[in-house]
Amino acid sequence: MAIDELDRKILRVLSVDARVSHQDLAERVGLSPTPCARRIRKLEADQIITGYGARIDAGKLGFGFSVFVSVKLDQQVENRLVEFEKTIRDCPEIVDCWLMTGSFDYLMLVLVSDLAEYEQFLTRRLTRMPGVASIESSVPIRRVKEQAARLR
Amino acid sequence: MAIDELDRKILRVLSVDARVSHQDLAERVGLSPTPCARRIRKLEADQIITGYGARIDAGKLGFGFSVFVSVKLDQQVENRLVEFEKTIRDCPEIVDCWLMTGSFDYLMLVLVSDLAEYEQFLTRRLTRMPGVASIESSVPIRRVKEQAARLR
DNA sequence: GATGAAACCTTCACCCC
DNA sequence: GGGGTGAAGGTTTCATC
Repeated sequence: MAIDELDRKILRVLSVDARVSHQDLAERVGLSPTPCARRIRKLEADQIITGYGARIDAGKLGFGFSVFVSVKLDQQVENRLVEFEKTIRDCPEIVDCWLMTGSFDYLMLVLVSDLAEYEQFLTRRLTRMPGVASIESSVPIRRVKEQAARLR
Repeated sequence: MAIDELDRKILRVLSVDARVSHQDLAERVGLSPTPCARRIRKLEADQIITGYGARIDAGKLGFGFSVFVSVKLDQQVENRLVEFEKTIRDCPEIVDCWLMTGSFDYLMLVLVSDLAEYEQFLTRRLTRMPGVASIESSVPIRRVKEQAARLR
């Protein structure tokens, strides 16, 4: 399960262009297609590669307004967390969510069309979720860097 | 450039499994491979799909410790931002970074192996970056939700 | 949006170092 | 243990309907 420099090269290519053919990939990393495919299968089996996804421009689909939301619950007992997290997963606006240490319990990224839709989301959905005690919103201006993975 | 329900179905499949064959995809969305491929090409041409990436388990590569870092600069003049952002992009530990409104200028996600490596990153790299005035670290416990895109 | 044929890619057994 | 070769099978692509 140890990773060598060839695996790393393969990961570097696949993290940026997951749909390359084994032939092109082989050429780019300096290998023939067969061992290249073998390595990919091993990386998948070892769950180093956990899947492949299309990058989709949210703005083009009408969700161009993002907000980072910090949420504090009234209690941090397990049931409260489990219940809240279930609600989170069913919520299409929330695309990313972390359980945090520190003064807030959850940090999440919300995608909406505009500030008006965010207000609706805040007042009709988030504040009504089970156990929510306080909410803080931070609005990003622009994404500076987006990297699928750390490879060095 | 308008998106219909079939396009949405295609995006839903591709966002989760970018390496499906056109044949499988066609079957799953109820189409034959040719119009399916045509729609994908159009979604790519319209830059609704901006690319494809492998999902890589950072923990398995030795970067299992993540930290959200809020950074404030001493000045918000354009040159300062440009210079800082250039440094950010060259920094392998920083996998995600947003320019923010509010009390901090940048929010970023840092991937390191452990707390010791984070200390090194903080004291030797981040604090020495041009214009950095203050830093606040928030440590996540666990990722609750991760969704490539919002599709509904 | 579907069909069919040509070109291409993936995969496997097998060989090699 | 890992990489290469070639042939079989499957997939993509394009003109055409």
